[in-house]
Amino acid sequence: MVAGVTLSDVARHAGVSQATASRVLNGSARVPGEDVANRVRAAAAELGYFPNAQAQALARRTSGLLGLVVHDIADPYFSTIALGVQRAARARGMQTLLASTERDPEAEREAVEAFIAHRTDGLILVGSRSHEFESDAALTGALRPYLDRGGRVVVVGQPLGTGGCVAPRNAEGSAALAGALISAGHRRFAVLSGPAHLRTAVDRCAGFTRALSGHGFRPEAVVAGEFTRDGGYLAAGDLLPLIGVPEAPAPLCVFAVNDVMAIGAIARWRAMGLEVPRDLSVAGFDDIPTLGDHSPSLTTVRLPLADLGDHAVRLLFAGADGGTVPAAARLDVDTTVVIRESTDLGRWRGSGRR
Amino acid sequence: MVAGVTLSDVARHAGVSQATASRVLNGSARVPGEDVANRVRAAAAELGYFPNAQAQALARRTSGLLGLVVHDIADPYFSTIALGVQRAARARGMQTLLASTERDPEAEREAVEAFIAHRTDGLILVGSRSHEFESDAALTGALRPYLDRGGRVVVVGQPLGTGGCVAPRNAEGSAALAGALISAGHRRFAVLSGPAHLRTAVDRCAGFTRALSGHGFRPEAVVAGEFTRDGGYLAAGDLLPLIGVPEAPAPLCVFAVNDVMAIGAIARWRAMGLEVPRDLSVAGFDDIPTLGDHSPSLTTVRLPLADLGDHAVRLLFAGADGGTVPAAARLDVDTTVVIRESTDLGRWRGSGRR
DNA sequence: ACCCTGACGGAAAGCGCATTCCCAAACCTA
DNA sequence: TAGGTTTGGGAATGCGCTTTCCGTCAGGGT
Repeated sequence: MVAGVTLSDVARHAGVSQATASRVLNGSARVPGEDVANRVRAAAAELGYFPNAQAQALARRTSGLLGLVVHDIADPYFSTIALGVQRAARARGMQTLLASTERDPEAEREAVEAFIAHRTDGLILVGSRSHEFESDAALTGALRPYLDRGGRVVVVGQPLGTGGCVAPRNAEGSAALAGALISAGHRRFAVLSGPAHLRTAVDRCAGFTRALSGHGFRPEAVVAGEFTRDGGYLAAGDLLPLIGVPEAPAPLCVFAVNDVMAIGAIARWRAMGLEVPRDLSVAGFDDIPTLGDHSPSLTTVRLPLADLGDHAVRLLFAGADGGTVPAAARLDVDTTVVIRESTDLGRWRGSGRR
Repeated sequence: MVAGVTLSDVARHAGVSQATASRVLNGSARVPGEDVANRVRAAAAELGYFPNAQAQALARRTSGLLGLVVHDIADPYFSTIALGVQRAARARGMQTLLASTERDPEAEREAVEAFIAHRTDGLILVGSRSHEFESDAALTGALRPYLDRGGRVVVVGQPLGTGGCVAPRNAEGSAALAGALISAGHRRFAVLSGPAHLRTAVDRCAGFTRALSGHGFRPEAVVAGEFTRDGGYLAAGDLLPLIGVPEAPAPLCVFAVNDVMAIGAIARWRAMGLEVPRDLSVAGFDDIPTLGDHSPSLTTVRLPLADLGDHAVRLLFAGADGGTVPAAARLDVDTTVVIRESTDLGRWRGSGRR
């Protein structure tokens, strides 16, 4: 920290009491007379006074801090949500404390504890919850006392058993995608899924598969990879045998449970001479910003990412600022299927010609 | 903020003084006896004690906070740097305060002031400085007292006239790119530049142009756009007349001063039926993560983005932790030219055939 | 038996600010 | 003019913690 001019310095310099200086320099309920106020403001400006937010937090019992925990800030999914959160926080005059856990549950817990220690007014956890018992249990354990004391928590992903939740309709979105693909004429499917413990990956995979079976189809394969670009790249290899099936009635259509995996998979296939959608179709999930500029442009399920962040902040403080009724602890977010080039059957060259 | 169990609660519960509890719960120089320490730790665990970081900051005169100001956290350039910063901060046990200014100098100044108020131990400003006098002057004005009191500031981009600086060798990188392109056989050039007030844009443009003239070439056009994907998309239109020149000896090679602009430009051209590198060549700058998976893969000048963040943190605290000699206030970062498909002359279809 | 030295706990003074009281002066009503 | 009511400012307390300063007690040397 950096020592600074204190409020009492300003007060002395302005020839008033500290209380008065305090009242002038931050819209207190009691506003001193105009002349005195001006003297104080002048003194503050002259001395280069900056209030000490730590001391204010201590005295006010409010830090004005918002904790944001993401799995990987360099991933466009998270950084776009972070943009929304940061924007909403700034609109409320709050500062954002960021932690990127690099997908380590342990790091996530540590970040949460650090943020609790910093007495953040609210905590937003972004990223799929896990099915692994320990990790979420440790998290809720750390969160419990925080919540009991009036702390606010919102998770973007799946509910944590506590706190609010902004929940994308993953299963519904995947199902809608499956329906759209079938309508478009697709007949052969595979799923590039994520880690089995990630609920987002599981939900999307299950939604897709269930919708498929509702139409009498089933995926020819479900392979799992890391939830990242590299995970998609690696797992894509397992699907190779399914791609060039002779006399197939339709190309293989691969649903990658998120966009970055889809991009990785396409890269892998391209490296092996396969082109999308010439040789197979690919669809993703999220609609991260750059996706439309990708070549081929990627069919996906759009999530309003920046809005997600905004919603999370809104939900966090629902009922806190004059709102009479605390809003629902859960906000389900609708998705939109976006059909693009990567599933264009018209550009399939047909397995027969291979 | 959220009220919590206080240290004195713990002390009372453990039957010791507050001083002792404090000494136990955070590696003080003086370590109490083992039995007492255990009593205190047990009490803390039982009560669910979390230290109040605000109060600690006040008493210790160190907040353990690192301020990070970026232009746009959703831009992969910034989010990747943010990853590096965040990682380095965590390694030092510090928390990261994030502000995304949405490229508004006013917002940048406000963020800096807020961070100063929060008594961050260090401040990292990422993003090109401006040639516009007012904005940087306002910033240095706010920074001056902070620095005078021992505050630390590092800018990633160009020096701010104060504080440290991690400076990518923009001009050199662009020049190297120009040289490589000429060696590869390129003969016709244009520059998709950024806003005239952004020093990064200007430096890259100038470095490229200067190197070109060193080889007897000059850009056929220099058009400016916003420093974003959309900026590239829009500005790309101005280059259309230059692309299909009949009987040209070589395709037009467009240097976009950053990758996201290049991506936007390619999208624009593709929308008009033009393909890269079939109809023209494109090169960017930065080597943002997804670039290799883009189609065509994009020739660019690689900047070690995550390392930039790491360097910034290191520079920030150089000499502060046992290091005897404060390191240089400036760290120049080398770049690497990466040639990929987007400038592949072999895939040019030739202007004659248009 | 004595003094000196360390080791160990506790009391208390802040860190910089918000805020509750309290007091004096000014204002109003009758 | 007297009483009551605002109004504007200051003194002082406390937010939760660190840290200096003291006091006490045990141990060791002579």
